[in-house]
Amino acid sequence: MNTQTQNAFRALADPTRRDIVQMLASEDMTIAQLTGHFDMTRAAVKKHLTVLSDGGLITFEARGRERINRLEPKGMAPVLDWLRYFDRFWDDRLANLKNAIEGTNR
Amino acid sequence: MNTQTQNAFRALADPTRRDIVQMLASEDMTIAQLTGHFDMTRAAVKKHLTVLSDGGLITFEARGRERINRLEPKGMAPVLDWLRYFDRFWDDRLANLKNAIEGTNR
DNA sequence: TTGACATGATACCTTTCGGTACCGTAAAAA
DNA sequence: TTTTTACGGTACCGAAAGGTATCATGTCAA
Repeated sequence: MNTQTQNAFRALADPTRRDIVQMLASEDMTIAQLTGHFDMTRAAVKKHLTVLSDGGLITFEARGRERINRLEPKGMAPVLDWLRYFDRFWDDRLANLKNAIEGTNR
Repeated sequence: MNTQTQNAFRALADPTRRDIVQMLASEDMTIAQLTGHFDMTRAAVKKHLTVLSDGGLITFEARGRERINRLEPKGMAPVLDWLRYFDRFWDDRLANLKNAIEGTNR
């Protein structure tokens, strides 16, 4: 079976982790910075980051005593691939998506 | 917060449930039919179907003593909408998806 | 050098999850 | 009618998930 697909879907299953992904879409952030946006301990946030890393959705780089967390777009590929399997079922939605893509590419 | 989005992502987090979704993409099936494809009890499969139903990914219809389970494409909308938020990050992947869509639409 | 700061790592707790076993009910078939 | 058959529902179990608390470590700054 495909471990990457499973890890990616699992990573996206938690609302906190989806929020983290959205935050990292705006800018790279340290663990402490991310923790500032949630009502939980740094240890909890770091666990979520580990799950996101296992899912291939983020990477990180140690810089001094800080750890810069960064979004990894490639990690979303297994998810998009799996969804693509159902093209014929949600054509209308995919049409919207297609329009959005064409809009941003111009 | 958005419960539909959470329930949909949660429903997709389990490999058995993703398999069920793929099977229902081929044809509508009863609980017993689905169970035949897995190495687990009917009760376990039914639990998965309940989670999928909560996520809005399937619907079902009682027909006599059988229950016909059917894929519900609309349920995927929250997932696709969430993913669309990140357009600018996975442009290359979206480009592939766009090509696939155009291919199937022609 | 000393102290504050950002993180890593581990143990522990509680809840949820995936699964089985078992019982009951309604419909189809003999 | 009697007997299968396809369900629904609940109780229960072990494992994993989400979270806290705590301690250790490396780094930056005074």
